[in-house]
Amino acid sequence: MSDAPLTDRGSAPADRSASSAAFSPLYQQIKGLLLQSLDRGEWKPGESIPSELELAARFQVSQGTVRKAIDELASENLLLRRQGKGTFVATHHEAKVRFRFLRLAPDDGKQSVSGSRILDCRRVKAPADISTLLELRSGEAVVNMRRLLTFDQTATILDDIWLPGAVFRGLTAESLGRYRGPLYGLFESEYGVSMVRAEEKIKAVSASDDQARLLQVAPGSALLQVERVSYTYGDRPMEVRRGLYVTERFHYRNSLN
Amino acid sequence: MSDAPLTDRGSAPADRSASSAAFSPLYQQIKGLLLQSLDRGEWKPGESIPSELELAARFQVSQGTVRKAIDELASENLLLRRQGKGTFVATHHEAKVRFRFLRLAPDDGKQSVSGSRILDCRRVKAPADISTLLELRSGEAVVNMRRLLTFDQTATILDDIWLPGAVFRGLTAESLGRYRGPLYGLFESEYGVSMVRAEEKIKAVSASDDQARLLQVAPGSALLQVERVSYTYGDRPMEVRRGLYVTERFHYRNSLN
DNA sequence: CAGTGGTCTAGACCACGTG
DNA sequence: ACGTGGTCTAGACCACTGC
Repeated sequence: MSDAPLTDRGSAPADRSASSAAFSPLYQQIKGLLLQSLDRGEWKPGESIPSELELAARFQVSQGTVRKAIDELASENLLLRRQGKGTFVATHHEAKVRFRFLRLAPDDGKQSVSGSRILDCRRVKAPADISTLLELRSGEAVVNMRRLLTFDQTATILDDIWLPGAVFRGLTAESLGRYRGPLYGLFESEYGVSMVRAEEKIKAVSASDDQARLLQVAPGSALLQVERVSYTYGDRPMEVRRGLYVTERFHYRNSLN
Repeated sequence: MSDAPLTDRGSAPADRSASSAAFSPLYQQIKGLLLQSLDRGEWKPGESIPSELELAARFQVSQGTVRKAIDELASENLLLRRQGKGTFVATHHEAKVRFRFLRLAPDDGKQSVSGSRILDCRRVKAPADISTLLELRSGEAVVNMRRLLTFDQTATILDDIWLPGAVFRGLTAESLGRYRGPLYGLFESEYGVSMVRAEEKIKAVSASDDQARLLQVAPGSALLQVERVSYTYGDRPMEVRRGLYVTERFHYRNSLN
């Protein structure tokens, strides 16, 4: 604990009582630095981050302060603590985590086999509503893909997905067709985009003729419409997804606390 | 701080290394004791609980341990910390909290005036599905009420609510009619039931003729169907609520973390 | 000013996972 | 046996609230 250069700290331990005017606790500053490292890709999804003692040394604070910063990141599901092993960066490549964002569950509780069929994937100029949601300049390029998800051979979800074109270069129907696994896992590994949080708006709508045909239900059937905006580190929107769910034998589950 | 009887602690500070076999950290035990006090009504909704130092003395542990127990209860929204003032028992009598359980929001973001009309309220023998969800013996008495919620004079939510009859004695259409405010606030003040958590299952359905008439939409319109089971302390189910939402100008909002 | 919760530290010890 | 995160303590000091 000598006078090592505080490469990761803006201020020395002394001037901590800035009083009034935007007071920010130390552990929040540490949390910010950890977030920067995550965003920068210093530690990749699935990897472990340095131990609490190492981080404490690096940031010149006590272990307890680092711990509190990590606690918050863990409670936001950005990090995962495993006693005896270390702290790991959350990843969408895990069976357990696949249902963190997919809230549709079978009414009878039985697990089912899922399948995905890409309907199309094109690069287009962003429509006004999409560019607003993705915080892009109007007319900027986006990737638009549509896919059909099935459970036990039954068409259940029709997704219409929009991604910023500048980030998702080289994403084509073909590359998607080759890939097996959760889409957010692909985004992580191939494009360095970690989805960290999402907001959903849900409505009930009637199926159009096209939608009814694809989902193999009667035209005019009631469908669940889910509009999702997903965010990566720093609350940067990275995906707009409009899903239509057939809720005949499935339901959207939610917990209120 | 002498050798007061440890009325609230099963074990002395010494035997804390029971090792293996159901090891439970001290702060979890403290959390359990706090939950018991809340359940027992020792501190009522809206009131403050004893200070951390008082509780530490009572339970014969350090302030830090009490703090960690309270931290968890606060993160579950059972308690509310207010710096400089104290820690308070959460209550549904607060404008802020009214939207903790109501997830329906207007598409245009504008606040609207809400109204409630009780359609009927009867005591009946519980149907099989309800008694299962409420963990009652089959045929036990329940209160069944239906109501219509409006926003800006527009019918929007049709609720069908089931409550255990043994707990909600004296709940009638008349007493409900007199009451102004959130239903969960009434449950708190009049029946000592604090709703703490809820699980929802959401589907899209088509409006029946009766439902369509009450909600003033076309028969067959798509509606959001929300089935909620609400729990009080100790995960005891205390309400089943089946709601039908008109999502023409409103949406169900949800955050995924 | 006193009392409350909030932050930060330093150190001891425990539980877990891996050699 | 060692290193990791998890618990618990004791004490100092800070920020907010209300008298």
